[in-house]
Amino acid sequence: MTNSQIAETLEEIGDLLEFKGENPFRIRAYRNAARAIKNMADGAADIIGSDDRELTDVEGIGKDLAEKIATLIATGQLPLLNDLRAEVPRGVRAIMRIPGVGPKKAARLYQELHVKTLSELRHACEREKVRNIAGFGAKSEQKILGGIRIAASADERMYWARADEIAQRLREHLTSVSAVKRLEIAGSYRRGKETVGDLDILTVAEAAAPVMDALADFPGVVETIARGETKMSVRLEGGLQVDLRVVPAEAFGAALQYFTGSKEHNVAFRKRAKDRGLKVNEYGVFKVKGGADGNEADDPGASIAGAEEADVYAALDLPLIPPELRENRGEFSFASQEDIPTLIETDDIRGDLHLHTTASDGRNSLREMIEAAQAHGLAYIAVTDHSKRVNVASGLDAVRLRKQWAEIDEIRPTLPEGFYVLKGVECDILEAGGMDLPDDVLAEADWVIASVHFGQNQSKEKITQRIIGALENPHVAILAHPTGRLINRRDPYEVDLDEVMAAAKEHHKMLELNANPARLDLNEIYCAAAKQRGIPVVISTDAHSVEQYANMRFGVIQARRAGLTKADVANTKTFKQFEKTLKKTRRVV
DNA sequence: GCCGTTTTCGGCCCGACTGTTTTCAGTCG
Repeated sequence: MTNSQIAETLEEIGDLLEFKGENPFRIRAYRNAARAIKNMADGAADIIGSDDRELTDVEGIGKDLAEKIATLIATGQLPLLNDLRAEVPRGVRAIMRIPGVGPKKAARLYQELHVKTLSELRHACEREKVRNIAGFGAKSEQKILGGIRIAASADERMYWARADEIAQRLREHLTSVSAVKRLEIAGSYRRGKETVGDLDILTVAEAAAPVMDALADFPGVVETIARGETKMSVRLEGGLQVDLRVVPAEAFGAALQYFTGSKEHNVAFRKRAKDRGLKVNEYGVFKVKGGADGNEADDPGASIAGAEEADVYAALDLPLIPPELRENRGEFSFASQEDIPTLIETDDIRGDLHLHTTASDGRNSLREMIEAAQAHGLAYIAVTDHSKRVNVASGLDAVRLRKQWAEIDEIRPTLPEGFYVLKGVECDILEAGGMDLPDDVLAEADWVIASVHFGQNQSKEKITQRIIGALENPHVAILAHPTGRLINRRDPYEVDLDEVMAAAKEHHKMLELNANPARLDLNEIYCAAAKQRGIPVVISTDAHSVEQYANMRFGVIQARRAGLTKADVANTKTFKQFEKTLKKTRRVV
């Protein structure tokens, strides 16, 4: 059983307990544990099986939950969950995902109308039965009808790259309003999460009304969900919610901190404030009268920081923590030791080592890709078309590959000083194991990427062994998109990344962070694990056209979330330095 | 249900907005 399956089980328990109106802190404990499991690089099952580690070492997992998780792994089920499922109707989790409907209202709908699925609820609304229940009215009935569609697709979060396009347009649209003095887009977008659920815009403005009017006029707005004095929410075509908040200038930094999140980071942040006899909210940092016990009333108007985010952190004796690290995954202990890593930036990247041409499934020719790389300011690239197994992409056999390499040999003398093109290939790892091209061909390449494209449904053991076999090949330099996941579309294949990383370390191989917005594979958890093991990460665009060189920044953001610095990423090196790292991959152990 | 060199019991972040209320519960972020 995978960590994400365990996490989903714990989340379901949390939802069902919430529906039942159980102790909110017990509910939170299940959700915290789900999150902790999801954030672990190691499999929970492996920890249970090991001699030197315990699940209770994990923050948020105590004796009880450790036992429940062990039961879950051993038997595939959990008595508590079985009981809850027997008690609580199946569809209520979906009902609780309707905006404006929480556990209390879902429970009342069930008690009063025996509504237990989204479609039953739609029926009840259409027959105007919901408005007669206490706490509901005609308006909530209408909202629920609209929300059912949203609940049905609530799990679909937008790729960060797509959210970024919208965010840029919103920023342009709103900063053109003369009343707007400052504007920042906070939330998971600012943290660079791989997917974004909504956009949180923060502004300082002379007056709120013109900004809100402008937001209402933004092309694509289909609904104003709420509009108050300081806060407004709209929904765009396609369902993305945009929240706008107008805050006083003296509170902008505090609001930016607050609305950037994550929720988990903020909980820890506020607790830290409390420990220091301070209180933090979206208006600033305040001294609490009577000290840390907080028994006496707050002292209003005694804000000691708020206008700038850096000051808000400084008030809690912290350096400004980069948004990408704000997940309560250790950034506070980093920061307390004044050991915040200087995160990698897109400008640090010097080479792109995974790209395709018209020889396989790319849209631009070899020459076009080479020219565009120079225009992008890169110092080196590797041309890595598919190998023959990927017949749908017209993958290259030895003859065609050698022909392409001969072409590169011809182009090389024409290249400007200091620009290099590596003769590479993205060679498939075959279903039965082994590489798609013979060793004598791979030996002629400067750069061999190993990839799994087929046999993704094989067992964990089989896939892991295929990959390790590839990493043992002296000609292979790197493993591409190591888990094969496509965000929102395809789960990662079953692979023991712990073993894969051990093999990569042993054979001095590199691991790819694929910058395609749908892949972002390795994810930030495993990227951090690779860093910890000292395995060089290469961020690659996997460009299939000249435009896709621009995807590099999506990979860089993911790397930042993993805490990677320039030194952790091999393609930030100069070409000469990079060649040394490359040479090590060919050392036979 | 978790957590703890102040605690093994008693905490666990906090404010805005909505809808249906007659002063506030529920939801959300």
